Amino acid sequence: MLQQTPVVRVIPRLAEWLERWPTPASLAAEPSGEAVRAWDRLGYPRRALNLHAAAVAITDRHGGVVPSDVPSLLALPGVGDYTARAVSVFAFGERHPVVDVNTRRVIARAITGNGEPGPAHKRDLADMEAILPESDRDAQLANIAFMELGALVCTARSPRCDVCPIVEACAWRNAGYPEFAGKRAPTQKKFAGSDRQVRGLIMAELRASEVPVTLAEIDGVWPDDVQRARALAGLLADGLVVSVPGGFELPS
DNA sequence: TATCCGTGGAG
DNA sequence: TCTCCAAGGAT
Repeated sequence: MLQQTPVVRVIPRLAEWLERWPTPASLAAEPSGEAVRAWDRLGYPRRALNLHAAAVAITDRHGGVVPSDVPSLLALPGVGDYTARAVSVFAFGERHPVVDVNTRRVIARAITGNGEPGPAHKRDLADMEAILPESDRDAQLANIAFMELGALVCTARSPRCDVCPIVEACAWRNAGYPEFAGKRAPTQKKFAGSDRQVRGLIMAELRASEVPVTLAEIDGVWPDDVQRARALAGLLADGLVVSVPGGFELPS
């Protein structure tokens, strides 16, 4: 849920989710479409599909117990470098670098002296490893500290250097806050009018219905025939929508 | 590697 | 209004 989604938006949804599905097996026992429906408007609904698939994999391959080692976690659908290490470190206390947008920004500023982290890179893991304390517990605390510092103090927009605990050691600050010169991640495309928006509208229609949604109803969510067809085809290809007699519905 | 994939709050 | 950007991952 936290992948590319602000923490404050995740918290209430997570609470509902865990009340309904307290274990991987309980989620795995339901149709994947129920996960997509409960995902509601969190965004990137493929994550709901992945989470359900991960619950199935954990139930099948790991006896319903979430694995603690990074390779096993990485093998789960929708789990990448960040999520695998976050679970291993924060839930199980293993020692790994946890690299997310926050830790990358803190390292970029405090250590490298750049105002922005630039696009994510495989090398980020080694950069984080290089400054990680030796013991499991201290490494865990360091990971937490870097993430919290980036999320609450060393923010992207307007960093609160006046309350930063490491401001005197910050390379970016000590260099006089130079303008970022490196290459940055490509800017997101406009959402309004995008395929993403159309996909979202179609998904909202399906989530709201307990019976198959007709093609005529889907036609009503967006005026551009070509774009609407492309969005629907994409959703079908992604497995977020399935075709049934009489229309379309969430997967089972 | 670049692009695609939602949604909504903040400035 | 409009832009930015958020505990990323898959292809």
